[in-house]
Amino acid sequence: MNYSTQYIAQQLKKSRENMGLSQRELSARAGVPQSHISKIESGNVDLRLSSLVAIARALELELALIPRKYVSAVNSIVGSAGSETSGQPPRPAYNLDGEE
Amino acid sequence: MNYSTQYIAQQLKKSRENMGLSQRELSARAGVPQSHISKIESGNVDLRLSSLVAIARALELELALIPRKYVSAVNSIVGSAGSETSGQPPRPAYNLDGEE
DNA sequence: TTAATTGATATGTCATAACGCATCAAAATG
DNA sequence: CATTTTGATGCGTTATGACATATCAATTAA
Repeated sequence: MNYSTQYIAQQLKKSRENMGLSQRELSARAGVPQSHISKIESGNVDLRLSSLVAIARALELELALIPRKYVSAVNSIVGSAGSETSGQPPRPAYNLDGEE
Repeated sequence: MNYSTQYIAQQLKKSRENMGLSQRELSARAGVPQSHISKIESGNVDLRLSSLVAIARALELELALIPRKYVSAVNSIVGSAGSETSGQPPRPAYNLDGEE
């Protein structure tokens, strides 16, 4: 599994955790078995686009193809946040980020 | 095939065309058979992440997961451009867009 | 301590992506 | 016109994603 794909997997995991969801909860929302989510997050599965999109949507994420030259600009917008859109419990919140 | 995936397929096709590449040329760059690229662009294949990334890279595109709330901001940056990064021939250029 | 939750793994089945290779009609090029 | 290029299809094979289901160790309540 190459870099980009590994990275995507990491992002999914981080987003899920930031939303305070368990793999089983995400499983229910995305319609993808928990066992599969586990494999995906651990990065040893070359998942299909449909699965990626299903999981992303459940995490309030959109998949996008960004022209290389705009990547840094996009990053500066999205910033380090990993979508804390709607936590279930209020959740700590002190993102004194060392992460991401 | 759902909306998002269809849309991704369209983006890949547009980007390829904007770069003035034939499916066979892209095939060579991305290491994906032309026959498969054709299927992908026509949107009737649920391609794997590795394939998507390989093709995207060959088109100078990066795959990204954008938090919903930043999507419009990102769109306003990326704009309607489909990566005209480096055309082989100068190529028309008059994007008096009705497209995209 | 006991009971629930969580993430990771295993097995077996099925669907299908991905491959190589070949072909073909239409469009572009000479 | 003849030739080349292009995108789309088809076929047989192989690899593997995705599924259901179950289990298990470790963590986190109760």
